[in-house]
Amino acid sequence: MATRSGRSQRRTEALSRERIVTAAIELLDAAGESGLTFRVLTERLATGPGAIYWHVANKGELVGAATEAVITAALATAPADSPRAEIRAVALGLFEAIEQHPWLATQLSAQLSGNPWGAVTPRIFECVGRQIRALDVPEQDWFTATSALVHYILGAAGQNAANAQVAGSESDRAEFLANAQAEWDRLDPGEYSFLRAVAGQMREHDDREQFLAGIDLVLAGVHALRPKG
Amino acid sequence: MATRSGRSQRRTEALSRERIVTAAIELLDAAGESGLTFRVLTERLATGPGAIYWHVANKGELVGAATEAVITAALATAPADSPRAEIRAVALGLFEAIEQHPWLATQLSAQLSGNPWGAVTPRIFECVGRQIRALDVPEQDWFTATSALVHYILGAAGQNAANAQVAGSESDRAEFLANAQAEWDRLDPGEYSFLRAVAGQMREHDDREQFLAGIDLVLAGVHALRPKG
DNA sequence: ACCTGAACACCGTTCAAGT
DNA sequence: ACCTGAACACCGTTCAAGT
Repeated sequence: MATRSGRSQRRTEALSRERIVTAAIELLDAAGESGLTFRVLTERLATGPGAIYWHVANKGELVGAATEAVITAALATAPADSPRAEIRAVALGLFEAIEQHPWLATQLSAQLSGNPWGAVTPRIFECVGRQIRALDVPEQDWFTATSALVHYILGAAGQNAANAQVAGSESDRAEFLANAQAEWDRLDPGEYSFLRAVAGQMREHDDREQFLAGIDLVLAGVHALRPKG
Repeated sequence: MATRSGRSQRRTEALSRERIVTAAIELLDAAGESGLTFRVLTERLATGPGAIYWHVANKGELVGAATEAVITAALATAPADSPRAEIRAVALGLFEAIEQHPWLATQLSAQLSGNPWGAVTPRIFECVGRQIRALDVPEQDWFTATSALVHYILGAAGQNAANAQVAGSESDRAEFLANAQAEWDRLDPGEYSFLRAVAGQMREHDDREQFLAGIDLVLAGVHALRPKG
């Protein structure tokens, strides 16, 4: 009657780095960074740990490869007809990738902070930077402008993902927002007067619009750098 | 002849949450997040794990408390005479805190992304947001402006800390920069034309100046939001 | 070349027992 | 109330052995 194990059936296909990475992404999506374990990975792929270590150096490299796979797909957006539109498209692509794979937020910021395993962040920098160059920003400001944009994109997208993650369904979301607001309202009004003032407006805005408004703000700053005339 | 243990001598002072957090910060500074272990913490404080768990719920809370202690000190800057100067002071305070305690970068971004243990990020938001409010930005833009600034500050400071960390001494720094540049130069010129173009200028700039230039860029964007006239 | 699976060193956490 | 320290469940990683 009872089959031996629910998850791992046939094991017909051979193991490969790609299959391992795919399984790793599924586990990360399902339960976050702590949900990716060599035991459960091993079980789902119906092998032993040694088999995985044959294809992958260690856990860090595995998570790095997972990050790279997801981000590479996200960066492959259709070319738009202006640098500004292109930046918005890339930003939204990353926003949605992080929304669907919240573990990316921590991972990307760790990679920006020098984590050695795999580096997609140069690719993100390059991708955004090209569009900055396409606007006529003075060359000396390229790095400043690009890094302001990239940090905003990754940070804001990560923060959004955290909310979306807790939120879940629509009714969950309403409840979550109500709770969050209640918690903010409980803050000492004198010590947190700004947060309290801003809490209401946060609730009404659409996440995506809010996010893009930030992009526009940074782009307005970039625009101000352009040579006058 | 031989004393029992090199590190932990007298053990005269009683254990306390504060002493535990202080020791935790030292370990984090010395060897990063993975360097903080209940075994070595236990050894340095000359106790058992149970004693620590009496004062602290778990490792997450401990790291959260360490973060809070350091950030609280960093946010206590002398009041400046303009919102803009105040923002720059707060930003530089955080920049330096993260430079001296690189583990903060990952920790803060994790807290922004909804990590439950301790939350200093509302304090940072409040601190920056108050100055945004003091500039005459339309109220509907407060959140956007503040989050653009905060994400830039935390992201850029974290990235700087990563470099500073590897760099170490001055000669190390020169070697590190040379290596980094060599690695960038090795990138495919077609695929990474922007990164290559920007590599040179990155090397010349002072880290702090570079960082503040980004703050100014975002502030220029904020300025563009102000009511015309 | 690719995979197996037992074994190793280490981790955070618990808890009965002491003072 | 505060601390001790053995024990537990679990983790990433290794490696001799198989095919």
